[in-house]
Amino acid sequence: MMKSMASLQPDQQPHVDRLCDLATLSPGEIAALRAAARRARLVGARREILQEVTRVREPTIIVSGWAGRVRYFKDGRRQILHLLLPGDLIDHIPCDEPLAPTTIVALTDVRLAPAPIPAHRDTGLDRAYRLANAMELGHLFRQVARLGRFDSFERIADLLIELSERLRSAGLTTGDVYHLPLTQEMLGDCLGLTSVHVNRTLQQLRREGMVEIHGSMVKLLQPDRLRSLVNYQPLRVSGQAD
Amino acid sequence: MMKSMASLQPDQQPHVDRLCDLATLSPGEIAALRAAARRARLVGARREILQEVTRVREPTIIVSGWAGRVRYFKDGRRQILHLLLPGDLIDHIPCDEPLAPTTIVALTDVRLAPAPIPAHRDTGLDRAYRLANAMELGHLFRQVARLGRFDSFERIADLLIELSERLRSAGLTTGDVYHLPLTQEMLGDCLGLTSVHVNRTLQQLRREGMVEIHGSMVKLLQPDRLRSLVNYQPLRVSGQAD
DNA sequence: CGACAAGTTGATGTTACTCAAAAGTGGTGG
DNA sequence: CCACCACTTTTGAGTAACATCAACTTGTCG
Repeated sequence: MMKSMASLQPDQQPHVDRLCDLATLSPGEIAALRAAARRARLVGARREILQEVTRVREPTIIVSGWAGRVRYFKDGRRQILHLLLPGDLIDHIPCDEPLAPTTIVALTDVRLAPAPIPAHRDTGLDRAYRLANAMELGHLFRQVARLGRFDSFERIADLLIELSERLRSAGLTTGDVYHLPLTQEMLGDCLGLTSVHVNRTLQQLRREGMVEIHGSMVKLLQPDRLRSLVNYQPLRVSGQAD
Repeated sequence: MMKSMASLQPDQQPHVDRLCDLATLSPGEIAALRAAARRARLVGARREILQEVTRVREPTIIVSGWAGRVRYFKDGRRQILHLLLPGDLIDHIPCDEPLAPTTIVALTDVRLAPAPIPAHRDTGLDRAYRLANAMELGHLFRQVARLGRFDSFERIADLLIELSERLRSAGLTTGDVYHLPLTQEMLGDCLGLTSVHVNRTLQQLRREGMVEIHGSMVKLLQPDRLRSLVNYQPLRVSGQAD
């Protein structure tokens, strides 16, 4: 236990793994991503990465840690609109105009790096970025469906699977085990539930032998049963070479 | 009452109005949009515009009618992920890869036209398209927040305001009055509620003097009160000339 | 050890769902 | 013009899911 999470992927960085999983990158692009990580700035947990008002922003990539796009309400409650994981891009979607006010907050300590600019269109990196954006949209659709039509059990099951797949893409899983650094309250803010209800529902998932949770380690015991429960459709359709 | 809705905007077409509202278009671009409308194909209500599997797709614009991006569930229920109104674009977001399986269905009769291709970057039309995409993302965020943290009353209030603003942009409102061609069941599918509960909540909105509804005509009686109730933030931040 | 955040549990209240049926609406054909 | 049909809206009664409130426990870190 001398080393923490880092030892899971000794030779690769999550954000590099993730983008390599999306497209075939050139050695130069990989080097650029690694170099960017060295210049990463650290944002502490609970701090805001992006305020509502910010206009000009630079394409940024999450090197490590989890963040969330959130919306706050009058009564102090909040909704996590969207989870941002290592390898995810922030504000890469082209838009010169001031957009909807959404804040991005670091849910854990986060390392952020400026996203390397692709040399030109249709380089591997460019394709990876565009795919990442498309997937972000897909995740948003899934989030809407979860909140709209799933009960608490299905919501959590669905999210646990989605996270497992997203983290796998970043090389952050070991089989069906991964590190989930969110409190039950954060999960609730993401899933439109109270932390109390998240707690009870997690117990139900454990009782039914679907998952094992020790501290922040999550193990999916019956991923296939979970997937069929929520009719899980992977985002990226088959037969996609690189 | 000889003419129906068309008389509201005798000289403009909704999709043209909408894109003109987003950016200053050249006369040529406006002509191209009008021409596209003449070549529009009709899709009847309840028919699918886009199937889940479809890969190659052409940027399309909604000339008239309402559509919705939907996800279906095993038990026959569905969630409308996102409403598409006249002037909205379908699949203009650049993505060569097969994406999340979502179907787009015509909620009313819909007229669809191929979206004119901008001559080059940073023409008015190009800016309008990119702004439209950014706003679509903003609407998705709002949809997530609605479903996650709003109760039925707030959900409906919030949606009614959003629709009023979106339709205004397309020239489809008269003051705070507009035509809402969705059944209560569709509203429920959009808001994660049952049609029964939508019905009761609409009555509550009427009882409290917030809205008036006759058939499919909606009138917001106290738009400011509605807005403050849900802390409504307009998508496009102020001071945006064109 | 103390303090604070996170997780857990119980009791109770409320919101929204389910099931079922009635009443209104519009379109179609006889 | 009316009868009929399908669809939508409306209403009622009972139920399930989730929230709320308030403790209490566990774990972690200084």
